[in-house]
Order: sequence, then C-alpha cells, then structure tokens
Amino acid sequence: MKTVQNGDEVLRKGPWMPEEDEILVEYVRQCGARDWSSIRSKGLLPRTGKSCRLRWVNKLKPDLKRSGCKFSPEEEKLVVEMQAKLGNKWAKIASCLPGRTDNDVKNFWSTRQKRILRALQRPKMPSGSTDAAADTSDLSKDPSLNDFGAFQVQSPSGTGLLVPSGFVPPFLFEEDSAFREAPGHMRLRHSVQPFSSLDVDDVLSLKLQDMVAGDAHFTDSDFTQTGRALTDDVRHSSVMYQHSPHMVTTRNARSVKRRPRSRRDGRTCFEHHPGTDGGPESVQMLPDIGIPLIQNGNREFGVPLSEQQNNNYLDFLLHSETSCMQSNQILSPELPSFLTSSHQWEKLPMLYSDDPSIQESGKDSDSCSPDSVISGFAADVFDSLEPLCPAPSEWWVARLT
DNA sequence: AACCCAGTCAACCGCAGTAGG
DNA sequence: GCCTACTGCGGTTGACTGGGT
Repeated sequence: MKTVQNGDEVLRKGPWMPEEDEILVEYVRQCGARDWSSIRSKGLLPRTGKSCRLRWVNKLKPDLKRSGCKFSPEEEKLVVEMQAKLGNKWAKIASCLPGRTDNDVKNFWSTRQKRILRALQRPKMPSGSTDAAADTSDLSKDPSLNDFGAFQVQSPSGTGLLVPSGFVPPFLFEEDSAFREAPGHMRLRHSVQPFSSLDVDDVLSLKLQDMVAGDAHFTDSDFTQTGRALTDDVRHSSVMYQHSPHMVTTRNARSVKRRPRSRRDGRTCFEHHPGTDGGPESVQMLPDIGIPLIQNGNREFGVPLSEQQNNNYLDFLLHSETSCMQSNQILSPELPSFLTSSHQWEKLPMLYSDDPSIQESGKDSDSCSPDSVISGFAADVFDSLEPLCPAPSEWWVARLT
C-alpha cells in the first residue's frame, strides 16, 4: 500500500483493502455510480475519484465474471473479430461480452499478442538439432540470425515483433524509382519506407488472399484514410524491418515478387513479372512469396490453398508452424531468404528432410542451424549479391534498443 | 529449496471528450 | 468562447502466482 501526500490530504494508492471495498460498495448503493470524486471530498476514502471508479467498474460492479474466469472460445472469437473490426476499442468490445470489463479484454488481448509474438519468434528447428536449437531459442537475441533470417516490426510503444524473413509480407516493400535500373527492372531498395499503417496487428490480420491479390489494402487513398500513413509514424519508424531481397511490391500494393536476376555486371537485380501483380493467378503465388507450401524432399507441406485463402496471416503463421513442427520440418523461410535465389540453396531442404537418404545427399555440415548452413555456403554465393547492398547490419531502418 | 520465467490481474497514468460554470 | 472538473478509455506497469528446472 502506497500513500501519497497531497497537500494536507493523504492519498492512498495500490491494492484495495476489503474495508475500502465495503465503503465503496455502500457509497454506490446510496449515491449511485457517479460523483466519484465526492467519495474523497466527503472523506469516505483517501482515494481519487478515478481510482474509485476503476475499482467499481473493474471489480465491484455486480454481474462481473469473477477474476480468473477464462475467456471461452466463443468470447475469444468475438474479441478477435471485433478487434479486427473496431481496433483497440476495448470498452466497446467489452460491452458485447457480458461480465467482462474493458480491462479484462485488454489483458486478454495483450496476453494473446505476447503468445503470438513468442510463436513467431520461436525458431522451427528440425528434431535432433540440439545445440543449434537452444542457441537460437530466441531469435531476437541472435544477431546473426536477425541479420539474415528475420525482420522486426516495432509498434510505437516499442513492442518488437520478430518475423522470419521469409514471412515478410511483400507489401512491406515499396518500389522506388530511384532504384530503378532500367524499365522492367528494379533493384531492391535499401532504405524502404515502411508503411506505417501496417502495424503488427494489420499485418497479422491480413487475409492471405488479399495480400496476394492486393485487393484490400494499401492504395494511396488507404494511406490517406489511415491518417497516420507515410507521415510522422514513418519518420519515427514505427515499423522496422529488414528487407527480404526477393520480395518487392509496388506502391499500390500489387504484391509482386521479383526474383533476383543476374546482370551482366554481376549485380543482382529484380525482374518484374507481369501478371503477378494481383490478378487471380497471383493466388497461385502463395507458396512463392514465402508462404511455406514448401518442397521438402519429395513432399510438399503447408496449408492447403483453400485454407490459406480463408485464413489471415496470423492464423497462417501459427498453422504452418504447427504443421511443420508436427512433421519435424523447418520452414524454409526461417533460412536466409536471399539465398533462396541461389542454386546452392536448392539442396537445403534435404538437410531438413526426415528421409535419411535425402538428408545424406544434402548434408555437408553437422549442424542444421541457419548459421551453420550459411557458413557452409561457398563464398561465391555472396558474390552474386548486389554489391551496393549494405551490410546486413545496416539493413535496419533503425535498430531496436 | 531456490530460482527463473511466463501468465495473469489489478491498478496507475496520461490523454481526450464532455458538461457545467 | 474559455476554463475547470469529471469521466471514460487505452496503454503500461508492477505484483503475484504457478510451473518448470
């Protein structure tokens, strides 16, 4: 219990005592749930009006579900749906959930978000990879993996989200004429402006189909409507990421994947593929934009296309993680995405196959960690990268502190 | 048993909207 | 119209707890 001297008065803060609750309940019974500040002015309780109201609303009000009562699946579903619809309007959402307060909903949501963050941060290592798995148990603490295998999104409040680079939604990348090499070609931007309207929740709640088809998001008018877009938030880099060199989109969010292409001077550039910018055929690109319907040995696994189209990005991530972990596979996007353009990379799935013969054919290293895989590559793999490309450590728009 | 960590919950803080003087 | 107090909301923090090591 904390007390604060406020002039002649002593204000009490911290946990409420049962006696205080009784006084408050009695006050509400007599005077109604209003004039909270008069509780203090009448000398009933040494608490601020705000504190009294909060205690009543969150704890003492009749018909509240008792604390510890977990959200039912129906409640969860409703919260998720309403949050997608309304945003963080906890009070509004809570009003649709009998017995729940805005605080309940808020806490529920933040817990859920943490769970998601952890799920996204958790590396998907093949079984039997012991040390490597332990060493990378938290991607965010592994700078080398960050440099090659992940991007981070940070909310204005500073909460970071780490996403394997292969999962980087392509719309996070913006075409920039300054980087155009020639008509039909473009280099990957090194200083991509993050679309500030895309905070973590935006990304995670996207419908996969929309991501590919480009129907739902990110027209210029959308940016205008969001108000925040491309303005201060951008300058403050509320979204921080590391680019995934083979994924680029145009300004109007036609999701386009451009595969690295060798140039005569040895540099890598990215070729525009007409017909991949949002038409129906683009749905077929789901696996192609880093969504892991990936080849592994002779198998494909991942989420059926029909299901992908119905899921949002978050659902998809969790689903794919689960399915891949169940089959002891590693998601290919966990690995350095730019290397997927290399022929050297093609043998990587073998490392993660559960078929020993396939494993053997691809194995030239004891460990299966992404780092060890990278170090196992021939040096010339990196020669094919864009020479002007800054070091991975410089890819960040800003570094998490 | 001690420690660590994640999850949960309660409460605070700051800000914005509103009503009343 | 301006100021002030009140109220409500959303973000954040810190205490507590339980499970795992």
